[in-house]
Amino acid sequence: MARLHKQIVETMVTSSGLKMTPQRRAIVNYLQDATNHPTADEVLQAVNEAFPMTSRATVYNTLHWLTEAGLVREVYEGAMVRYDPNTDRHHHFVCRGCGKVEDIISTQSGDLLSLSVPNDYQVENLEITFRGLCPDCKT
Amino acid sequence: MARLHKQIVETMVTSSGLKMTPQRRAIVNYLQDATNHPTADEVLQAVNEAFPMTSRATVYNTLHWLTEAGLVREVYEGAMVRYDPNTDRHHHFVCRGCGKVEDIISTQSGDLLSLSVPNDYQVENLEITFRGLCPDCKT
DNA sequence: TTGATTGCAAACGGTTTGCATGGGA
DNA sequence: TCCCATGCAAACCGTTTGCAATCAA
Repeated sequence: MARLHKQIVETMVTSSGLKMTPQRRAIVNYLQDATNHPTADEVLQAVNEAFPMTSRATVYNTLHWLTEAGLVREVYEGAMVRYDPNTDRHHHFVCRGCGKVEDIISTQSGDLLSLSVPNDYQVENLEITFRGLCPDCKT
Repeated sequence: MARLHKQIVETMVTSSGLKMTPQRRAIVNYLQDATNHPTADEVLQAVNEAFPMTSRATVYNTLHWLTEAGLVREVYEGAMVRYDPNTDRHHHFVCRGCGKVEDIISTQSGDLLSLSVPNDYQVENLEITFRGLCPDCKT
């Protein structure tokens, strides 16, 4: 289990000589419960409701830092970056109807897959993107 | 086997009431032998060497049409669209050293994987992105 | 001939950057 | 106090769009 958590961030931030600001707190707060793989802009919107007047630059700064620190994962979907607070090995389903991105829990499949890659390649991780229609859009 | 081929494009274009222009020919020509998953801009550069004065808009137009026609596949890599003339089920390895995108031939894996997805989701296809270091960058 | 296609340049949308101001530690 | 972080606005970069000129069929 590796899900973004407020306390972890607080300690990691301060222990690396950085500062914990209200803006960062608000961003982490929102992100830790987010299940919708928000874009930077969605984070900005949401945070500005909870904590008005957070700038775009700050949101990007924080997201970059969180990514760097391995507390959040970037998901590239259709030439747009989304942020996922769940850094466990898991996969994504992208609905071509509504565009929603949902988590697919990884079964044992993972390790099995490395077999397809020539062994002079050093595979560090893999992501599977399923595409199709979600239950709501299927009808 | 479903690899972009000049002749196929010619017939598909004309049979759908479109026109075959020198620019389109040049783009298809370049793409059909490309193994590097070029970006739109790389296509533009390359085509302008072979056939000077092709505009950005034309490249995008053609790439969109080719994608729509299923003759080419868009690969989303790091918030940037790349184009792949190979539309067969296959996967990609992205090197974190040099950024190169290489093809990984799909083994039997495909159908097996759908199992991880709840069956009220209608999976139409899946892509696997392996990340790590290629032989050259591994040292 | 004529409608699809092109080239151009401006617009667009997400992301990045520079810099002066502000605020944690 | 001292830097780190913030807000702002302009810059950036890939992509899209509008439009008049052009050219394949």
